[in-house]
Amino acid sequence: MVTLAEVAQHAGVSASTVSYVLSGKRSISAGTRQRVEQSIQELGYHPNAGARALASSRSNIIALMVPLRTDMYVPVMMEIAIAVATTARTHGYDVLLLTGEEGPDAVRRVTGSGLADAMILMDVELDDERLPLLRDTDQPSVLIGLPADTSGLTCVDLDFRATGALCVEHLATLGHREIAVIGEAPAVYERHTGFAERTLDGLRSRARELELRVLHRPCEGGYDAMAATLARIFDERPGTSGFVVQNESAVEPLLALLRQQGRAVPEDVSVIAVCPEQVAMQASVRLTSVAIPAPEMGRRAVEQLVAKLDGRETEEVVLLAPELTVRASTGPLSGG
Amino acid sequence: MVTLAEVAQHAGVSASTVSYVLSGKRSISAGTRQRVEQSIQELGYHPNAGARALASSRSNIIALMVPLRTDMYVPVMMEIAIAVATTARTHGYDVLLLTGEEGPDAVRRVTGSGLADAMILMDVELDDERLPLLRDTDQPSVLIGLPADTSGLTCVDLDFRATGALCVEHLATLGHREIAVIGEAPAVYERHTGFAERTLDGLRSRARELELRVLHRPCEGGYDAMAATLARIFDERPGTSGFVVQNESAVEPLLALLRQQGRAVPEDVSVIAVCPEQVAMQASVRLTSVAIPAPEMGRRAVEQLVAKLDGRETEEVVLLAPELTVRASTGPLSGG
DNA sequence: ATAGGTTGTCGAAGCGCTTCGATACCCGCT
DNA sequence: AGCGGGTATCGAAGCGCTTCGACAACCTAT
Repeated sequence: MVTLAEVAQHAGVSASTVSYVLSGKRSISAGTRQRVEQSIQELGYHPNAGARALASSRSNIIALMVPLRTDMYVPVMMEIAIAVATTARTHGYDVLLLTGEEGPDAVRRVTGSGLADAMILMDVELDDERLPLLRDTDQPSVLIGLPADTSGLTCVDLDFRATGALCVEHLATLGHREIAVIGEAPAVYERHTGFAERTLDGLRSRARELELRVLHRPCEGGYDAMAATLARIFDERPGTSGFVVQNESAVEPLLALLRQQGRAVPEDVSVIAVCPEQVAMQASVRLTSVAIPAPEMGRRAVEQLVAKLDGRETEEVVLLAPELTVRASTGPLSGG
Repeated sequence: MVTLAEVAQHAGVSASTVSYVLSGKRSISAGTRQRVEQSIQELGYHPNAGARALASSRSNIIALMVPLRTDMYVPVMMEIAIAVATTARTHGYDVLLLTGEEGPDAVRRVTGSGLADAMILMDVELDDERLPLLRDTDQPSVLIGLPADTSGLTCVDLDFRATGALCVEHLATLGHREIAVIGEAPAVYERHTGFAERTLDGLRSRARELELRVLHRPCEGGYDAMAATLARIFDERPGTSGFVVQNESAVEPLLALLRQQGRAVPEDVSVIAVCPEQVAMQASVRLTSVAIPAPEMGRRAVEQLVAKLDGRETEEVVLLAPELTVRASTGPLSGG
């Protein structure tokens, strides 16, 4: 293993000079810099992470806490995680992967041990038990998702309220008056994950303004659950002609069932999904959708975090504007 | 920030004693141990990770390198990653998340800097450019997936060859004589990812023994690609009655298309998928499938790695036995 | 010429921990 | 009484790096 001292000796300078070449924190003459860089190359030197962390109290690591559960849309999580890792690298940080399993203890452990300089939390509940800890420590953190009280926190999320509103508006424009919302699994609502409720809020309040009727049904993923849910919906509101789906694993079952029941999409009923682009485009009907911009969310979270680590001021809440893409699953209400 | 020295002072012992209490590397009297532990509690002490790493040359971190691409089945990746993180924690390790983006450089960086004690690589290609580096260094590593040459490496994977054979056997038992294989996207084969080829191998050789005909078609995910592929298959082999699908994003399109063409599953055609349990159970037809045991793979990988780190001997290749679960998508060939 | 300011480099201290003798003590033997 | 052999604890060195203050060398501006 090559050390700083060996590089210094090889280049004929002192250790501190090498350190300053590496960090750029003091000016170094062109000649010296070059010799040092040359030595680093030749010896294949890599600074020792532990020593660096100890001396500088900076680990250059960002902790990312992902949920352990898989009842929510997994690819979104993965995309966010990958975007976080990628973006972090461009800022010189590595990413430590924590699962939600340890809960608040993980926050204590990481904060206390200096394992990471900062952390990003995913799948934040409205009244998350980790939040008090985050407010207490001076270790920077960013949430992906919105808790009930964002004071003293930095959050990044899609503007789900606007997302809900956008869906309603689109359906309203097409002439639909009765809308059904296929939501996430009941567990997601019970857990008080904010995004599902916020979407619903936005949906409902815009619907009220536009005088549409909204029926909301949480739904487990899969074919059977969807079949039962759909039956109940048409039973209760036979006039339903628009669907908003916020549950990836209900999309394909819904389409199959509608087809099976002889309801054509988009001639008879329109369907809008809130899902990643890929899902919308790979479905058996190209779906009109509001995209969940997972990579963007991961990227922004890291950027906020790096800004904080650099001592820059940041906004408290970053809400990404939803974008609706019209594809083949929505159309004007025929007949009336 | 609380340090070891402060704990020592509080407990009235020397720093080294506290260290030994923590590590258990020397015997400590019950009384002293108790006092120290008490002090640790009261002060809320957490050992500093950097200092520990520096002094012991052990970071207690395992690096996990996930592929950057998303052309393969993402939930499997995520499940593996989560299983790795969870299992690692039970052994006292944390997980550093690396993306494939940096390629071999990431291996050098991590190895050189002592950031991690060991690494796990996912999505290994048959002739992966990272392998020479791994063989060179004495840092332990485990691959999830099999390269062409496994000498000097430790690998964990599903026995895809046996998986292929198992699928053929099941279909043969049911009387099917012409089988079509819907494979991964062409890019996956071009990249020489081993698992796809191994499945095919197992499939073909068992088919030869049992005198079945096999037609293999790689397939991009999605509806359109599947439609084109399916048309070609029936064009070429009208008698095809059994399908093996190894491409999660082709499953639902395939089922939809068969339905649409008036081919009943499993009465007219049988379908077996190689996919995670959840996908098999949530599909519009409950799928007979060979499970991809993602969590098990992650767990085993970590266990192998920890064994190596502890200086224990390990097998070179761990192949998990495939398990076929019969559900509603396969049945005896009717008519003949 | 000299005071004052830059610029480039060095030496040393110290980050918080682990670990290796060394030491002190107690026990049971002879 | 004296000795070998545990057991429990301590002190000090050192892991590889960053960073601060010091200092020499040089450049202006008086």
